[in-house]
Amino acid sequence: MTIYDVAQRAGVGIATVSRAMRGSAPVAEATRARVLAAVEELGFRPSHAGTSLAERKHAANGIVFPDLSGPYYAEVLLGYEETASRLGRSVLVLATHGRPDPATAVRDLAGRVDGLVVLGRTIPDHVVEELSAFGLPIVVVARPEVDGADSIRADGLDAARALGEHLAAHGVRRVAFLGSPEESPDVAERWRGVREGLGKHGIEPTVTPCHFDEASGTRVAAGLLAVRERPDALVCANDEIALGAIVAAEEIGLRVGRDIAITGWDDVMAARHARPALTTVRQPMRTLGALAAEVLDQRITGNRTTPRHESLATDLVVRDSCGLHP
Amino acid sequence: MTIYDVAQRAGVGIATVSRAMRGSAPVAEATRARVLAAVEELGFRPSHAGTSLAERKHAANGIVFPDLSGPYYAEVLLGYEETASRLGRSVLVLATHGRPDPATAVRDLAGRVDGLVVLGRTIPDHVVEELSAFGLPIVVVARPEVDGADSIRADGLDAARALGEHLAAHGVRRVAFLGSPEESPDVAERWRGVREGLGKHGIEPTVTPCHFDEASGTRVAAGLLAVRERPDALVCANDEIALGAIVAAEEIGLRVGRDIAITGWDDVMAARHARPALTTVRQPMRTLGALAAEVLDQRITGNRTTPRHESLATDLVVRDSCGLHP
DNA sequence: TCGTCATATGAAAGCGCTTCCTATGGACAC
DNA sequence: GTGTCCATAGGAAGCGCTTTCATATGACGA
Repeated sequence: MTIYDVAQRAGVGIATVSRAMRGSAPVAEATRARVLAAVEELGFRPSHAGTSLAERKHAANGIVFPDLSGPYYAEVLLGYEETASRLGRSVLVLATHGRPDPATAVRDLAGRVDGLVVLGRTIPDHVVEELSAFGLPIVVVARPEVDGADSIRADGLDAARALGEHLAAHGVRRVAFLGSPEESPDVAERWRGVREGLGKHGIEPTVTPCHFDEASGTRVAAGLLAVRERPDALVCANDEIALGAIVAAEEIGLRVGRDIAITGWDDVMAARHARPALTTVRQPMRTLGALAAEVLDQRITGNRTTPRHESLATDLVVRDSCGLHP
Repeated sequence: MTIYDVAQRAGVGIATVSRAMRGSAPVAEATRARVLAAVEELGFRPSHAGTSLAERKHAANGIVFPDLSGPYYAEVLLGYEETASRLGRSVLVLATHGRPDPATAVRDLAGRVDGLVVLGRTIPDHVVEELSAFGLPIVVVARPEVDGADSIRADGLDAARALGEHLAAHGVRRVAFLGSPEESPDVAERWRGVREGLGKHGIEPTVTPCHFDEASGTRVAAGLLAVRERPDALVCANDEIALGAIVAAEEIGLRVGRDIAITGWDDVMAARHARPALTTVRQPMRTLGALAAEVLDQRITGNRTTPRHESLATDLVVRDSCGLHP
């Protein structure tokens, strides 16, 4: 079932079939009708490989995640897919987590797309630069700007400062930050903002490295709370850590929101259903994905050649876990 | 940067380059070394379109979701992507939700993959059959078997019966089921199992249609609870409805787990963090995705021609929202 | 020493499409 | 009636690769 079959059936040449189907050049009305009828009868669908070879483009773009578990990435993907497909592009996903050689996997993916969205914590910058230098349009999301690539991020600094100040207003004194600033620029930003916010009120928080999952949150929090002069506030780098920390706190009989304040980051679904509901920072995840798709498309279609760097605002969402509110 | 450049650089023909790179035919050791060196120096990566045109396959498969929001699908995708890429296949995702013409989108996707996983509530059976009849390997997930396609599902009947009996043991009398059995075979199965389980104890539940989201859960539950002889148990078709229902119940001062039992389905992350924690049914979502990838691969590689239909067990997870336990 | 055969390699066809270039025929002006 | 031009459509090249088929080279046995 190829374009030749259609041409034969309609009694025309393949060039005419192509023109009739894509409207790339004028075709007599009668001929077009004949061709389209043949297409319909035969149920012809152009081979994608053929088209993409001839056009030298893929009509697809890729998105590279660290992993797909957790609500954060799913939302980004959702926004991305929605917009990308509205723009007529298929979406290839790649999760680097647990992969022996992420860089190769991404290079491989690069060979089948017209552009790539790369999220933080997936592949090193030099791979992004290499691909970008090769002429592949790239948008990085939630990671620092890279030469030659566009970037989209959620700015957490303001919200982090606000969070620090809010906690100070609650009267906390010993604040522990759970997360690894040196491993992620995003976390570094949150840590910095929180420290600044608290600093205004003379509070100097400590930082304890922690992985981005619930179990780590529980473990690290348990360690912090076991000491004599335990913290009265745990600021966690994401919601999953915070939810884990709540478990640890309740384990030793602390009432979260009274005896101890615990905050997260991301506003995942579980955050508002937890009791006490989790004070956190809402990121516009869907928008992040949608914007990435849009920015990438501009670059692919050549509508824009100057780099674009977007920063989206985040919102502090105050709930009960940071202290009871009237 | 094509195979011709490499051939020229290595002083060989393009056929030799191809053979050296893919090992499809013997190449003298010295020649191979020369070719690989040229590949390395030039940073050559074979064009995917060219390869896939020549080989007449894509080394990619697709997965079709209703939408990607919510934790359920993200987990399925995770398992799928992991396994598919281990099997050397790229993954194309498509979300049909909110799309004017899902069938066309899926047909389109079908043209760029070697096989397709189709989840429930995306496209009608006849489209699946049509694609399958065209020779495209298809695996349906969480939807009834379709002629010519393999299928993977989670069997909810046993767990639903167990849930019904468990609720009866709690002494509930008026049970309302929130969900639309006629719209989804999965929901129909849950409804049937719950009714059977309760029926053994002489309880006849009612059913109220409800969409699969939190807001609908709140709205429908609010309606049900507003009447005089209100239900003392709400069995929800998924966790999001249940979490919404909890909100509605608390809104009017009911203590969930005491005054009223509420249960969900899926065991999403928020389920265990809700207070009271949600009694629900755990589905092996990741395994579902992984198994789908495997079954699809068998069919694509031709390792199996007989249809395969798998049903995975689900587990009742009893927590506090269905009644306080000792 | 010569013929035979295995082995390594290149030329070329073909995968299905797009598009440039060229040819044809009819409409129109003169 | 003839020449010109435009609209339409076909032929063919080319996209980058795999693989078949044919050929060259050298090893080996007779």
